[in-house]
Amino acid sequence: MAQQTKPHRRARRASSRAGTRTAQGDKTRREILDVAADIASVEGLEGVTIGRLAQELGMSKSGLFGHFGAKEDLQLAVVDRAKDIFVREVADPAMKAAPGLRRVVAMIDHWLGYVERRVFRGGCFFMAAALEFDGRSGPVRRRIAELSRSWRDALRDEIRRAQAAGDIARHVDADQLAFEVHALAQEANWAHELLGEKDAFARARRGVRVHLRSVSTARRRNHRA
Amino acid sequence: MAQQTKPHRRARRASSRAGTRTAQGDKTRREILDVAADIASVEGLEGVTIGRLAQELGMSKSGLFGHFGAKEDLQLAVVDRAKDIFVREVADPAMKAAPGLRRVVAMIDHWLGYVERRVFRGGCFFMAAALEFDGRSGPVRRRIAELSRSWRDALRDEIRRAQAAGDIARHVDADQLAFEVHALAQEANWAHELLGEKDAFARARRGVRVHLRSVSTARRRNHRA
DNA sequence: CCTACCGATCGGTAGG
DNA sequence: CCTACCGATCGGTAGG
Repeated sequence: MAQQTKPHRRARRASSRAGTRTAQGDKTRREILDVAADIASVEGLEGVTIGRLAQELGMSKSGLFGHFGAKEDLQLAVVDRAKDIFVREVADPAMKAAPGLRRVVAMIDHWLGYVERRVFRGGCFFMAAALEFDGRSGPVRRRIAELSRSWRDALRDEIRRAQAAGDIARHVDADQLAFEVHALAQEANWAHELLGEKDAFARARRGVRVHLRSVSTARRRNHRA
Repeated sequence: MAQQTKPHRRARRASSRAGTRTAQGDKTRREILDVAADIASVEGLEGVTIGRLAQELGMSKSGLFGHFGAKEDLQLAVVDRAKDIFVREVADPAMKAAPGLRRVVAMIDHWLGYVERRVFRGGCFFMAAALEFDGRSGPVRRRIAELSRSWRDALRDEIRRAQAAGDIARHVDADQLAFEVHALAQEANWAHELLGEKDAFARARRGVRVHLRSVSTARRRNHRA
C-alpha cells in the first residue's frame, strides 16, 4: 500500500482520447482509478457510476468523464490499474523469493497478505470482477479473464520450475497442483469477505503447506500437518 | 432440472403483503422467481431490475411489483427460491448416498453436476451472490452468508460422521478438510464460468478423490492419482 | 393484475 | 476542467 517504487512502469496504453497527456492529467487519472478500483472491489465494477465517482472526488461528471471515452473505457482502465496494483503488491514481492518451490509459497503468501491487509477495501479485486463479469461478453470480461488466467498460469509455471529443479516430484500434474493451491487462496478470500473468518488465511496457508509437502521430494515427515 | 418431486415443500414464508394467497398467485410468484434467479446468476442480483423482469415475463412493472413489497423483498425471495432449487438439485440427491465418506463425495459430486448441467444459466447462484454482496450490509447479504455457511457446515458435519464411523482418520481437522474440498468445488465453478474450462469439474473431482484418499483409513494405494 | 405517473439517477453530449 | 442539458431507466406510488 505504502511503497511507491517504480513510478513510471505504468503501461503506456493507447488512449482513444487526446494524444496530449500532461503529468497533472495523468496524476488525476490515476487518482480517479484508485478510487474507482476501491469502489469496484466493494460494490462491483458496475457500481462505479460516473456520478458516484464524480461526487466522491469532488469534481463534475463531465470533467471526470473527459478522462475516458465511455463507461467501458473507464472500466477497462480500472481493471488495468488494479492489475498494476496487484503486480506491485503481490507478483513483484513474490519474485524476491528463490525460483521454484519457495516462490510458489511466496506467491500464495503475498496474495493472501494482499487480501488480509486490505489493499482493496473489498478483498481481491479480480475475484469480485470475475464473478461479476463471467456471465457477460465484451472486452472488459475478456481482460478480466486474461489477467486471471495468466496469474494461475504463473503459479503453474513456477511449479514446473520447481519440478525442473527437483524440488517437486516429476510425476505431479502442474496444472492440477496450480488449480488446487489457487483454489485455497480464492477460498480464503471468499470465507473472509463473506463470512468474516479471520482464520481463513491460516487455513489456506496450512492447506498449501501440507499440499506442497506431500509432493515435495525433500519431505521426510509424513503428510500430516 | 426436470424432476418435480415434493411439490409442496416450499417454505411458507411470512408475506409482508396480503395474507390471502391464491394457488395461481403462488404459481405466478414462483415463475417470476425462477426467471429472476436465472438472471441473477448471470448478471447479478442487482441486475434483476423490476422493469427488466416485467419485460421478460410480459407483464407490467406494477403488476409484478405487487407480488413483493420492495426490491429488497424481491431479492430475499429470489435467494430463498434459489435455496429451494439448490436443495432439490444438490442437497437432497446427495442424501441418497450412505452417510459419511460416501455422502461427502456425493455432495461435491452433485454440486459440480448442478454447475455443469446449468441448473442456473450463470453457474452457481450462491457463489455469484456471495461475491456480489460480501461488501454490503443488510438482510440480503446476511441471508446469502447464512446459507453459504450452512452448506459448508453440512460438509464438515458429514466429514465428522465419516470420522465417527471410522472411514476418515480421527486426527484430521474436519473444518480444515471441509474448507479444502469446498474450495475445490468453488474453483471449478470459477474456472468454468470465467475461463470456460470444461475439465474444471474433472480437476475438482480428482482433487477431492486424492484428498479424501489421503485421510481415509481404508487407503492402501499411495497418495498419487 | 392494469395505466399513468413521480423524483432520482444513469451514461452521454453540447458548448464553452 | 465547467454548466446545462438530453432520453432512458431506476424503484416506487396513486388509483382503479
